[in-house]
Amino acid sequence: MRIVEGLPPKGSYHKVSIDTELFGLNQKKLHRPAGRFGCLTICPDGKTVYLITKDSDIEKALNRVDRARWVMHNAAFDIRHLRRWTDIAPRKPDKLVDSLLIERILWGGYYDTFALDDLARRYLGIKTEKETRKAFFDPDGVLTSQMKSYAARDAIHTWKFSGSQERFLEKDPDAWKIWSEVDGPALWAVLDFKGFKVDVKKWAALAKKNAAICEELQAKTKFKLSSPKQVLAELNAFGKKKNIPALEFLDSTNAAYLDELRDIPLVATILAFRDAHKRATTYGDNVIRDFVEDDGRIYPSFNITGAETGRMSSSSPNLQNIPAEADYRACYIADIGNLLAIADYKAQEPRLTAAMSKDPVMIEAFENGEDIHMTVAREIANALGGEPDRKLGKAMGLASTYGMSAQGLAAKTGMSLRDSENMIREYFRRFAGVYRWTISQKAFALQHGYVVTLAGRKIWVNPHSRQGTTTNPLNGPIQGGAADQTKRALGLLHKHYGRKIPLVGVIHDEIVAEVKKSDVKPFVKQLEKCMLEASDWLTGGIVPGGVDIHTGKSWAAKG
DNA sequence: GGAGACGGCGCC
DNA sequence: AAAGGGCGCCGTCTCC
Repeated sequence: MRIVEGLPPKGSYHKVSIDTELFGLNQKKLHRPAGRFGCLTICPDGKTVYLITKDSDIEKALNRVDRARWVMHNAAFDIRHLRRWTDIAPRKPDKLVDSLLIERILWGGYYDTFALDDLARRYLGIKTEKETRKAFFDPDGVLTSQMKSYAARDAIHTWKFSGSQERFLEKDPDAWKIWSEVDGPALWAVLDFKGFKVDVKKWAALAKKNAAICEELQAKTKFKLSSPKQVLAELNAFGKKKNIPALEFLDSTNAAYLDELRDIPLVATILAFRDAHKRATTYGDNVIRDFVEDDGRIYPSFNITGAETGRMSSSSPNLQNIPAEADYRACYIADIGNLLAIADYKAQEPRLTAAMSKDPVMIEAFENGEDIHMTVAREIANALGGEPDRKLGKAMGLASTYGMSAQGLAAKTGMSLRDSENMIREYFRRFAGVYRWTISQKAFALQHGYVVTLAGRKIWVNPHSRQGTTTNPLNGPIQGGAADQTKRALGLLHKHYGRKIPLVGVIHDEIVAEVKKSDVKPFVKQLEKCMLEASDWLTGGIVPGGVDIHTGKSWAAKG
């Protein structure tokens, strides 16, 4: 390893790895541009590293290698931070490769660690020390020679293992397709997301209300209500004393079990506390304190591939699990003069079930514009009698593609086991194509050890586990295909709007934008176009896409 | 005092 | 025997 302090010399570079270090980043907000520039390392050959320590040299250094393929491990991090010092325009898929995202495309479900050090170990057989990284968290730190070699080492490793990744990519054209048409474009889109405006007062009031409930309930209780262990012990003891076997022999206190016992005041107290506690903590003042920035907005970190299936995830804060109640959604708002546009794919996963299985009954239902859950409910009611129940239809449809057992469906719906078995049998009789698809998926998974989405994303499954052979082969490609679709839509929208893309959030099948009132009409039209285009791109048009868009002052707006 | 496992629960 | 898939975050508890 040769470290050269200064710019890479002028010349023509084929591929460079790039890594950025910053001082004094907040552990909870690594994705936010903050802290003090540490260094930029650029490696063009796996041997030499050019080390830039002055932020005024960043732009010049990147310009020198502009025509090369850039490799970054977690490019979102580097680009977000480097953009403080120089504009980095979106690059073509072959001009920016994120070795982290590529690794997830290649090995999602097979490995579960994807850090730079993990790849160095897997591909290069090198075990690395991580202690030096901590020194960068010191806001007043100075760049020691040890820290320089640490940074340089990361750049070298990235350059080297990206070569190994390239060989896998050459053997697997679908993986490159996913990068170049789905994950790569989505990455650039997410990098340009705007913050989501929060009604801080409203949020704080909810937090306060729930904190008060917690305090009140805890005050009249002798044991710690927030301790599952103590709660279980108390319920067991109470059950023994009062001769209530359901409590005496309870072995879990989760809501699914306690719900049936909520007539007992003690149980009701526990459930009420849990509800308020969740809201007072996960959705409490801490969200404001830790994440609302000076402009009154939160900037969640959207992970392009958070899940094995290819789904995105969100953190710091997680925008994807905000309570769906209007009270909470109403705290997420548009600024004065703006409106939110809230778009979601209608029945995204069921449509993909239809597209993958090619079940003619299901496809026809979508072609006729039917409400699929109602269709399922009606088919079942026709066979088994009774009135069509949409909720039941939805549960049944989800259950079938999640590989739920009859016991599971019975528990979920409150049906008897026998009714539940009948219903599943009848469902698969009516949707025989779906049934055949479930069989073939399981066989494929057993044979290959993976399954694929319609777009070609590979999801490895564990052939030695129940989950890997029964449920993942069904759920994986549907959930993953849905993710492909949404991410593709983000990419298409970004292609149209570029850096000015007005998005503030994405929640699996839902895209939220904040738009000037005067721009709403054309924007909504464009959004719908991109989402439907992504849908056809994925399914080849076998099933019509469906998108719902409505606008309003807050996220609670109803269509 | 920090790390990690675990129970629990919010969302799609 | 069998209680659906995918996440992230909270508090508690244990371990080092």
